[in-house]
Formats: sequence, C-alpha cells, structure tokens
Amino acid sequence: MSSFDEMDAFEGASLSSRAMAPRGAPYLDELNPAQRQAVEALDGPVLMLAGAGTGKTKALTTRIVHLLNTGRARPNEILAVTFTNKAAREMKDRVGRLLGQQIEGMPWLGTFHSICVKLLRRHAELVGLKTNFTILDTDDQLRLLKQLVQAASIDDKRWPARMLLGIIDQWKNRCWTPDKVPAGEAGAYNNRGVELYAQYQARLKELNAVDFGDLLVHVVTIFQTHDDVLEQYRRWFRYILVDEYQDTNVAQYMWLRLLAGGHRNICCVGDDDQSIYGWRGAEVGNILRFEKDFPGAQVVRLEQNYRSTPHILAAASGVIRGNEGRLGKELWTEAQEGEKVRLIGHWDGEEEARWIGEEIESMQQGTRGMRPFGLDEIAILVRASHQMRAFEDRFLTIGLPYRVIGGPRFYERMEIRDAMAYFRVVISPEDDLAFERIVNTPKRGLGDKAQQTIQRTARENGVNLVEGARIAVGEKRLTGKGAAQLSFLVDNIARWGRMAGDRDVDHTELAGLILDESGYTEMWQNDKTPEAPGRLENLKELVNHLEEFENLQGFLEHVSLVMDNESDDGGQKVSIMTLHAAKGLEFPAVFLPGWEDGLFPSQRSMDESGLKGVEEERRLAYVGITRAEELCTISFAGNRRVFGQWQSQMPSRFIDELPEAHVEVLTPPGLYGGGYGAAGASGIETRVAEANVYNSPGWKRLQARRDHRPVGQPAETRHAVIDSQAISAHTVGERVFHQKFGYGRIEAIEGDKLEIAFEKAGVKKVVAKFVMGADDIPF
DNA sequence: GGCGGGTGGCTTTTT
DNA sequence: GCCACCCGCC
Repeated sequence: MSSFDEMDAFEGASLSSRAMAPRGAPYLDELNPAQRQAVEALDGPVLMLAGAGTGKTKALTTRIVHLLNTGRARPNEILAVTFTNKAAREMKDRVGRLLGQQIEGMPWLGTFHSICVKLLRRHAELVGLKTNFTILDTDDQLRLLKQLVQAASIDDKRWPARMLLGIIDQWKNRCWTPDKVPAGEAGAYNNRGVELYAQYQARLKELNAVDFGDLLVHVVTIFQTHDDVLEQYRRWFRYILVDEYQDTNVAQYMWLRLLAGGHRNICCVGDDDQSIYGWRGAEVGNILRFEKDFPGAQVVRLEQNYRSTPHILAAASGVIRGNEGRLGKELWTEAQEGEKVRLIGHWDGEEEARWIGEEIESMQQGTRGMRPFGLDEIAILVRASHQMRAFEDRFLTIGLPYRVIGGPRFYERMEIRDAMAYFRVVISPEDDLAFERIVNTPKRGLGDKAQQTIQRTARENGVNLVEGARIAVGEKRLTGKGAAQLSFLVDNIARWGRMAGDRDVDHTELAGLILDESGYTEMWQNDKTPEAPGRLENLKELVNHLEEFENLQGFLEHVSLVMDNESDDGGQKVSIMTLHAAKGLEFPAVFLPGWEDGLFPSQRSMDESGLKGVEEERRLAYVGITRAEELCTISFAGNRRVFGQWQSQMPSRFIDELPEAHVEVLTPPGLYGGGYGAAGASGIETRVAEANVYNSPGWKRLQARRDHRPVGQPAETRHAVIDSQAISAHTVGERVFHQKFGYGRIEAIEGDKLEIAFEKAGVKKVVAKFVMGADDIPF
C-alpha cells in the first residue's frame, strides 16, 4: 500500500508526456455546439444536462481527453465516477480509442464503490478497520442481521431481518451512522432499529468487514474527521467528472461535495428525466439543486438526439411533460419522420404475448411496409420481471429465440457464493460468515446443535469460528462422525491457507483443489437435479476466470465489486428485460407491454410514494420510449392474472398522455367482436380505419370504465359471453388447440373448465376460453 | 439432519 | 400462481 502514490504516478507517466505538450484538438470537430461547449468548459462547476441519446458518453470522454490534451491534468489526477462497471469500462475504452492507445493511467476512473474501496484500503485504520477488510454481500448482511435479531429476541415474523436490512441500507444511503440517525427515525423497526444498527456496525468491525453502504459512509466519515486526508485528495483530484448524477444518493453527494470543495472543478452529467432509482436512495434533488450547490455553475443542455425518430421523441416528451419541477429539456432530431408510436390493446396478457410474438415473426420478413428487423434489433421492456414469463412461455412454444437480460447475476448464484466462501475462509480464517456458510456444505453432519457448540466455544475463547471449531473438537465438546469431519475441514483450511501463501502454488490450481478436496465439487456431481450440470459449469468458469488475477485475494475483491453476468452465447435473439435494466441501451424496435394502471405505474410505487412515485414511474415510461430508434409499440391488456387472480385492468394513465398526433392505434385481434374465429382475426395485416374510436378524446378511460370492476371481482359480462360460446362450442372427445399446450383432445367438461389430454403437455385442466376447436385456428 | 407440507407475501436492482 | 421460509415429523 505504501507504494500507492508512486504507482499512480508511474501509471500516469506513459501519458503525461503527451498530456503536457499541448497540441491540436481535432476531436473537438466531431462535436455539436452544445457538446463542444460542455467539453471546453473545463474549469469550475459544470452541469451537463444530457437527454436520452444526445451523445453524453461522447461528450464526457472527449472532455477527459481534452483535459489531458490541454495539460490541465495528468491521467491519475482525474477522478471520474460512474455507477456501473459497464459504464466505467465503456468510458475507459472510449477514452483509450480517442487517445489512440489503451490507457492504464486512469486509476481513478471507476464506480463510486470501487474508488471507495481503494481509498478505504489506504485509510482503513482511521475507522477502526484493517486494510484487508472484506466486503459483505447482501446474503452475508442478512445472515448477520438475523443473528442479531434473534439475539435481541425479536419476533422475526413480525419484524423480519430483511426489513431491518432495508432500513439500515436507507440510512446508509443518507450517510447516517448510528449516532447520526435523526430522532424522527427512532420508531423504526419496532423502536429498536437504531440499537440494532449500532450492534450491526460493531459486529462488522469485529469481523473486519464492511457492506456496500459502508464503503461510502466510511470514506465520507474519514473526510469529515481528517482534514489532512481530505486536503490531500482535494489537491490530488484536480478534476472531477460524475456520470448519471441524477442517480446519486446523499452519501455519494456528500462525498462529491467534500472532494470538489476546494477547486470546484466538477462536471456532473445527468438527466433529471431519467432518474428512476429513487427507491434505492437516489435523490433527484441532487441534480435539481446543482446550481444552488455550486453557484456560478455553467449549465449545458444536450438536446440534439441522434437515436430516435421525431414521432418517438414527441411521444416521450408528451409523457414526461406531466412531471413537475423538471430542469426542462426538449429533445429534437434531424431524423426522418418514420413510424408513429404504435398502440394496441389486448384481451389479456397471454394474448398480448401472442401478438407480440407474431408481430416479431412478421417483422423479420418486413411487414406493414417497414424494413425487416433482425431479432437482435428488437427488445421487450417490462415493468416487473414477472411479466417476462408470459413472453418466455409464448416464445418457447413458437420457437422464437430470446435472451433475458438481468436475472440472477453470476456471482449471486448459490454455487459461486459457496465457492467464494471457501476461498474467503482460506484467505482469512477470521471470516466467520464465510465459515458459517460452508461448514456444513457439503453435508458433514454438522447441524444446528453442532454449529451452536462451535459458536459458543469460539465466543468463550474469544477466537474466530475456525479456531473455535478446533477447540471444540480438541476438548471433545463435539464427538463422533461430525467431529471427525469438522476436524478434517479445519485442518484442510489451515493447509490450503499455507498453500495460498506459497508462491510456488498456482492459485488457479489451488482453487480447483479446494473445491475438490472439500467435497464441494463432488456434492454437485452427485446431485441429480437438472441444475447441477450448469452449476458445475459455472464453477469451472469461476476457476478459469481466476487466471486473470494474481492471487485469490485479488480475485475475491474483484468478484465482490465487479463480476457481472455477460454470458452472450451469440446468435440472433430478442432481448427481454426490465425497464430499469434497459436504461442506457437502445434498440431499433422496442415493445412496451403491460401499460396498465397498477402494473405501470406500479400500484406499490403509488401507494408508497404518492405523486413522487407516479413521477418516477413516468420517468420510467420516458426511459422506455426513448430506448426506441425506429419503432416503438406500446400495449396493454384488459385482463391480467395478478397473483393467480384474474383482474380486469385499466389502461395506464400514461397512455392518455401520449400525444395523439404521434400515435397510431392498431387493431387488437380478438377484441371488440373480432374473436378468435372471426375472419382476419390474426389482425396482423389490418391497419384499422375505424380506429378513430380509439382516438376520440379519453377513449381509453371510457373503454376502461366500461370494463372496469372493483379489483378482485370476476369480469362476469365479458367472460360470460366468451365462456358460454366456448362451452357450447366444445364436446367431449373434440380435438382442440390451446395457445400454450398445443393440440389435445377433451376428456371432460366442468363448467368453464375443460380437462384436456394434450399431445405434448399431458392432461391438464384449462379454462375454456383459452381453447379453440382445432378447425377454427386462425393462423 | 433431511424431507414434505403449510403459510404468507409478493416492484424495480447496482455495488 | 409461485416461491421462499418455517415447522414438524421421520
């Protein structure tokens, strides 16, 4: 650690010679006037308000290059923070490309968290930590909190540890240490939140561990209490750049203000209209308040959009206009008119999925006079991940390739966490949480009783769990099979630890050896569940991944902060993801399904945050629409199964906010008398002239009200019509078709339920309205 | 210690 | 409707 400064300086050396010699700036010619202004305003506070698709990253990276090129700063004197590793990587790549060489010399370009780790490792002792502290993931946090909750004899049922975790996270987002939690919060978690928070922090210190929130809070604390340290960094970081400023929470905000406090050379880039992370502590207020926080700040607006057509932009602006207190931006483009935003209503969620599937299939050939689209060019963006299933089901049946973006990340998978826990305990035997995780995985006959004995022994002797285990076995507090296995494990941990310290032992091989000798690999080899092979595959991948690192320790840090889930198996696929995951991405064609009040805007968001909640949802709608380059299709369903209950849905209020002039309404198949059997009911080819009915003012509301019934009550009228048709239409023994299960024969009829023996899916009970006579299939 | 059944609860997610 | 968690039984 002592060589850190020298190392930074060394890393920068390769570039500093270039940077010190001012030269021409041809890269400036690539910019539009606004971008150029944002790049050239190097000194003093700058707020770059960059709308969706306005070349924000370009401006930001060019600005870094300009700082270097004008000799304002050396690469290691620029602090550039992002939220995600992906964004950091992209920025590094692009700066490198602009400079015409790969840069090693920007050690302070990274995420808030990775930069804080670096800082905290250098000054850990100032907050009572050792420099080799471990970073806990949510799993570890929760396990720890559960222990504390239990020890405090709190009823975990009424006051779940998960809730406490949420509360503590929010407090940390606001940079409240236990002693700084305001009195108004005293009632949190049954009046015991603050007390448990303090205990939690004490326990973390004992474990020499931090959680993600701590990374920020500790560094802010250090800055606040050690002027000399703060001064050092204020001098060191001569220029500060911040990406996605609208997503910063209070702790990050304080961190930035402290660092920028001297020279005020801070450039924040963001878009208040794309602030969608309020629920995890982001404060739009930070960006709205920028000019007050930094008087004399230059505000530059990037408004020329290079992504979408005018119709798409107009639709997006129409929606976002509904929000109060915006900084105000109007996107414009030189692009061709293109297609209007398309709007379509469906009978239910499955119908919606079916339509989108078919629409995508015809889009591949080119349909409605549009160019053909490749599957890679198409994305479906949903509000909540449970909406994905309808699409996955449907796409599987019709054989449409898709990929789900997001989902459990690689390092969150059970087997990866287990493996990492082994590595952790080998590297630092005092990592009690890691030991707890693996002590009985694979099964070693060490159940609750045995583990409690280990805990007790460790506590009585004031040692860590590994040591406690050794003593417990030695003193015969544990006996029999379990004790033998435990003693074997403890010896192994010590032996692996010695190997890890041995320069002659390759750490990749050691990792494989640990997993094999511990019996962990074998556990999955013997596992007969369908996931087991995949897990073994992941473990192999994990071990292979190790080669890129010098040692296990370096690897562990990387994983806890960085490792993400980019397993692209190639091939043309439709992307399915949440609106949140889509931020920052763009696609030629975008589908936005499920625009129904309660789903989107989400009921919970509205209940919990009222108007603020609706506004954040509206920004989410804005983000969704602005992902589309050429074609944006919004849809909603009249009925949807919510928690297993059929519910009739009202079209989203955001649909009413779409400017009619930029929207084209498509005819839904099977709605308004069409029905599955009606001629042309697949409806794909029909652009409807009579669609005026949709365009009349407030039609969606009227339509909605006509269909609307209080939540939870069945939608009798409509169902009744269809059901009676369905019932009268079917007879036992008839050959039928079901959208999901395919062809089958009716075995029995009970009211509106049919028991059908499907050719592929076996015998199932299904609702009659989802079944049609095999001869009536309209496609 | 491992399993099966019952219960409750349910967005969004990065680091 | 599905999943995760807890409890109780073997």
